[in-house]
Amino acid sequence: MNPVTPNQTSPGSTASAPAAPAAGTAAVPANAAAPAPTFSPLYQQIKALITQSLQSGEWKPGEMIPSEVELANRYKVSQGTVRKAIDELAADNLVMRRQGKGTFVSTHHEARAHIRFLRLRPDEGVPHYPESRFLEVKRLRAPADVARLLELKSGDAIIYIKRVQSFDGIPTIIEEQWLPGQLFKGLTAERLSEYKGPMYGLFESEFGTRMIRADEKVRAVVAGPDEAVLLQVEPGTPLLSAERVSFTYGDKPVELRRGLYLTTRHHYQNDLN
Amino acid sequence: MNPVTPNQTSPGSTASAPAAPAAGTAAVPANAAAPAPTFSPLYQQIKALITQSLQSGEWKPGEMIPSEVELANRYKVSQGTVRKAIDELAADNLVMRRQGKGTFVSTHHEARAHIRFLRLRPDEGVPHYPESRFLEVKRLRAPADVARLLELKSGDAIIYIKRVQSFDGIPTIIEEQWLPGQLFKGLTAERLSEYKGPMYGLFESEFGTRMIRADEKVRAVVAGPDEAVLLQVEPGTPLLSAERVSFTYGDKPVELRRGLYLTTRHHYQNDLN
DNA sequence: AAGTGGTCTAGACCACTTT
DNA sequence: AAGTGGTCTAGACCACTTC
Repeated sequence: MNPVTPNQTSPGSTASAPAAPAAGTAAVPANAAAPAPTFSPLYQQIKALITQSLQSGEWKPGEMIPSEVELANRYKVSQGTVRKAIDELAADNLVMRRQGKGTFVSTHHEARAHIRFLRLRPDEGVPHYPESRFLEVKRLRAPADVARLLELKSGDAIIYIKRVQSFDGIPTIIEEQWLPGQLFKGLTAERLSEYKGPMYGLFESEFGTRMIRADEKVRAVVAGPDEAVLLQVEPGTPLLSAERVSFTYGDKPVELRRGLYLTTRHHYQNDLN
Repeated sequence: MNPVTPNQTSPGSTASAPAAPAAGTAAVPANAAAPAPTFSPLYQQIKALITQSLQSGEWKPGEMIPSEVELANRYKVSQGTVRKAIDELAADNLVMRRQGKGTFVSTHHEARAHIRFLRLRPDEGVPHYPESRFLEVKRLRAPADVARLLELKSGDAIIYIKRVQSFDGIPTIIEEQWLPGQLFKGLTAERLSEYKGPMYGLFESEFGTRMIRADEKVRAVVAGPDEAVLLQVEPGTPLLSAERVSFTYGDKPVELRRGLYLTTRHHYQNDLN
C-alpha cells in the first residue's frame, strides 16, 4: 500500500532535520539508474492511489473519504503531500472539500453537478432542469461512427435512447444517446421514466459508472420535418447541434450524445477563462 | 507595502517554534473585534497585491516577475505563502510558471493564449488563426444594449469594427465588435490591418488593456441576405451566433463581440470539466 | 472538546535553466 | 555554481462543524 517512487531515490531523505521519516520505502529498489519512462512526484502517486480507490468504489459518491491525517498514515507520507494530492482532485471536481466536515466524493445528485453539464440556460430566469419524454429506448449494434467515438468495435451492443426535453412545458431539446451495452445492462424505459433529474445521477447510482468530463462539439443546423414536429417549430428553424462524448475514470468514453437545442428562449452558455 | 490583515490577529504568531517572525505587523490595530465585513487569508491579500502590480503595468506581459524569495521579502511573508498566491494566479492564467526560469506575466502573443479564446476549430487538421478582412471601423455612440453590456452610459463613445475572417481563403466568420472609445483612442483601420494575429495581442501591446476572461452565449441562427453574400453561402444557411463580453482586471467589461460562424467545416469546441 | 480542513511558517532537497 | 520553481516534511495555529 506504499507509494511507488519511480526515477526518484527517496524524497526528503538524507536529512539532518529532526526525525526525518524517509517516506520512500518503495517496492522498487532504489538503485537501477533506469532512465526509462515516467517520472512522477509523490503527491501525483498519492493522487493516483486515491483515484483508484474512488474508481473501485471503496468510497462511494456522496460519502466522506478518510481525513488527511488518516490518508497520510495510510500512505506513509506527510499530511502536506496528501493535501496537495487532494487539492488536485478537488480541482478536477472528483472530490469536494468542506471545512470542518471532511472531504467528500463528488456526486451527480447535486445542483452543483447538474449545472456543470447543462449548458443550455434560459435567457430570462434561473436555470432549472427540464422534464424528459422518452421516445425510444432500444438495444442495437453499434454503427461505425458511434463505435469509433465510444472506442468499441463496430457491431458491439449499444443502448440507444431518444427523448425530448421541455422547459416549463415547451419542448426545447431533442436528444439521442448511445451507451455501451455492457456497462448499462438493466437499463429500461421504465427505469428511465421513473428517474427524475439528470441521467448521470442514474448512471452513477444504478450502474456504478461515474461521468467525469466531456468533450462537446457544437454546430448550427436547421430543423428537418421530423424535428420540426417534435419541437413544434417550422422546418428550417435554426437549431444548435451539440455532440458530446463523456468520459469516466481513465479517459474511458461511456456515452455519446447528440442534442438539438432550440435557442429562441435559451442559449448555450460558455465561460472562457 | 505590507499586507493588511483584516479580521485576523496575526498569522503564525505566539509561536514557540524557532525564530518565528510574526509576519503581521499590519497597518490596522489588532484589537477591535469588529465582526464587520471581509475576511481574507494572507495569501489572498498577496495575490491581490501582485494582481495590482500586474494591472498597473509594473510587470508587463511577457516579462518575468520577481522570484518567490524576492516577493516573500518584499511582502514580509514566507515563500510558501507567496507560492500559494502565485499558484492561484497561474490557475487564473494571469501568470505562467517555468521551472528553472521564473514566473512570467501571461501574454496574448502566444499560441497558448490564441487557442484559449478561439473556440472554432477545423473538423480536420490543426487549429490555426484566420486572416481578417476589415469591412468597417468607425466611431459611434453606444446603443442602449451595447452600453448595458459594457457598463457604459447610452451614447458614450464607442469604436465599432466589422470584419470577415477566413480560414485558408474560405470566409467563415462575420464578426462585429464594440469597444469603449475611451480605452482605445488611437485605434484605426490601418493599425488593425497591419496587425497580424489575435486582436487581444494588439489591445495588450498598444492600448495597455489586457483581456482576462470572457462570457459567451451561443445560439443558432440563419444567414440573412447580406450575411449570405459575405460568407458565400445561400440565405437560410444555419450559422452559429456567439455573443461575447470580455473582461479585464476587476471584472471590467472591455469588449463586446458578436460573431457568426459557418460550421460546415468547423465546429465550436468546448470541454466540460 | 475533539475532529476536520485551511493557513502560515521554516527548512531541506530536487529538477531545470542559465552563467 | 548560482538562481529559479517544484517537492516534501514538520509543526503550529485558525476556522468551522459536530458531539
